[in-house]
Amino acid sequence: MPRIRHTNFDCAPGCPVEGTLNLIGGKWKGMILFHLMSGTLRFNEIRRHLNSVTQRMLTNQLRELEADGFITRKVYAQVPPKVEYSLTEHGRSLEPIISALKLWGDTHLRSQATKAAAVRSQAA
Amino acid sequence: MPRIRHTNFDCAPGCPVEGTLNLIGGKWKGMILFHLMSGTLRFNEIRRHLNSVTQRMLTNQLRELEADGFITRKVYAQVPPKVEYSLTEHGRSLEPIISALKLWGDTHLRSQATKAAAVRSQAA
DNA sequence: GCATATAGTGTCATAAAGGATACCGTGATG
DNA sequence: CATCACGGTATCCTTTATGACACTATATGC
Repeated sequence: MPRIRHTNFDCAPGCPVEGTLNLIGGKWKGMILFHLMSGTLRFNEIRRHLNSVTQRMLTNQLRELEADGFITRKVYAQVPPKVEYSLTEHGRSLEPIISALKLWGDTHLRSQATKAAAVRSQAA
Repeated sequence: MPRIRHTNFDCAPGCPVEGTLNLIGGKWKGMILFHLMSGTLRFNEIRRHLNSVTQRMLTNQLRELEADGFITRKVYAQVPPKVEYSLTEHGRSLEPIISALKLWGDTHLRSQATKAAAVRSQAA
């Protein structure tokens, strides 16, 4: 397996890297997409996954993801309301990115972020 | 246009995604990393790659990347100054992410027309 | 003597992102 | 009758990421 030569890293026209980052770079978007990778979720289910998001922010981020064609919003004519969010095909196409982000985070953030947690679990 | 403040590190499974996004989510960081994947670059070389970045912003982003251990800064005792930036091992470990971002961008936002088409085909 | 290139730094301004808080409508529950 | 759950809106307000612009030092070439 030859080491990949990155000779074709040209980022000239409208930069794909930057453009993609712009779409998923909202404060909660990565996490929302990540959780939706596992399947359809209701508004408050997502909200509970994202510990400290406000309603306004969550609505905001979901609307942007919807506008970008990544997720669909299905409203049930019920009271109390029921709204389900799920990924579109377009949204699922982000899976490699989300996976790469998660893998990297698991590998490289674990050490510093869970140092305290590790110590605690050691003590236990 | 401020970008993101990913400060929430206490959510269980999605946390790595957000944490990673936090590190590479600066306005120019993705592109800087992308260009450095091809090899060492001087300050003004990076600047020329990033069409409209200001000196202050570029310095700022480079310092943050350096502080996060992604790049190294090598100053030559010359006049006029010569400063070279290159990826560390830690920085190179982001390669799968950057590649995934570029691949997705190339595929899905090559032009606004294709993006609109993708969204429309989702609706169908 | 003067402009030029390089890699910055400092100050100030601003638009946008994100947060806090309050309110809405209604069916079921107590 | 009062309250809660759900999925939001509507207004504020604060934070901060980014931009514009000016300034620096000095070896080198003209």
